Amino acid sequence: MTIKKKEIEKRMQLFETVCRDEGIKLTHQRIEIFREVAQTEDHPNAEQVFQRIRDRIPTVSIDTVYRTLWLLKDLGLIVTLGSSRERTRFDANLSNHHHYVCDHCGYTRDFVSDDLDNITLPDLVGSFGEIDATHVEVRGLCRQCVAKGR
Amino acid sequence: MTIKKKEIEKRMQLFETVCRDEGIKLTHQRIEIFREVAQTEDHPNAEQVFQRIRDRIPTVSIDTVYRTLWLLKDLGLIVTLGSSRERTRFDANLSNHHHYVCDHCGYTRDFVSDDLDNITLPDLVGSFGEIDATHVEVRGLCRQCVAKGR
DNA sequence: TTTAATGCAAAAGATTTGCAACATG
DNA sequence: CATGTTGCAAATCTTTTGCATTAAA
Repeated sequence: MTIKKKEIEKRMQLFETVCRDEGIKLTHQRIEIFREVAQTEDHPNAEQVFQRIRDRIPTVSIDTVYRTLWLLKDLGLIVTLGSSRERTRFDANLSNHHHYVCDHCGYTRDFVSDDLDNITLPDLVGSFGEIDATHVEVRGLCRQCVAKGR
Repeated sequence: MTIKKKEIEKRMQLFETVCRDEGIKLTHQRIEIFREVAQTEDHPNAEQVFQRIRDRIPTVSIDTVYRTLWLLKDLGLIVTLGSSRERTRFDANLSNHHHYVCDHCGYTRDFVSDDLDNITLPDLVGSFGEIDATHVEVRGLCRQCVAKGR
């Protein structure tokens, strides 16, 4: 399952709009970094984003990738998921969705669920602070790791 | 809300039983590292565990803390939660529970919910691999951060 | 007494920062 | 043209590793 061209364009649109509204310059680097996260489903970490955009921008540096990814997160254009021993991964899918994460290799996949989207949280949670997002993380060993007998 | 003495003892019991069963030596360091995670609700990271046990074991080293925490995780005695830009946090609460995490400062609190415990996951998820745990992570700005105007 | 675990020191890995050069609006 | 952004190099912070010493069973 891949992301449809239409969806990628929509994400790029949103990115440009938000940047303009916030007075953030649309640099070559930022565009390619966002595009890289927006066009894949595999939730890359900073290093992976860096490697993947190098053929498009050979002189890009890893610190720009970090700066940009956190900027995009602050702007609400991407979300992060941290899977224990793994490095932080980035995701441009902003619609209601949840994650399956392999405990061993970090393999990560999205899934959607109406049931989950409609759950009511206990009142106690509201007393902790504001609630921006609720998402379910399912952990286990992915098929590949099971096959390898991990 | 603090953890009851009874509950801490129960966790220490389990820890000792599992170690004995697995032929893992019950060293002074391991006992104090596990106790530290077992007796608090605030999900400390490795550095925090290290600092907190230093008054009990002044010569303990940070690498032993790391080695021990991952060992405890492999043994299934603690679980980890990774909150984006924050370092990995550890939790000795093994019963069904979920987390509220502050997006800004990493403040983390547990909550329970029968509704959440009883949700059915889409079949698709089973096709990704084995399912060991399902937990909900609620993100937002905690009250303290809201008050500070972050 | 045997074997596993620790502490130390050093290495490795990941992320951030200061600053001069550069590109965008 | 003014200002924000980048790339570089270096610093910093976090985590892991090899190995001789020590402690648990």
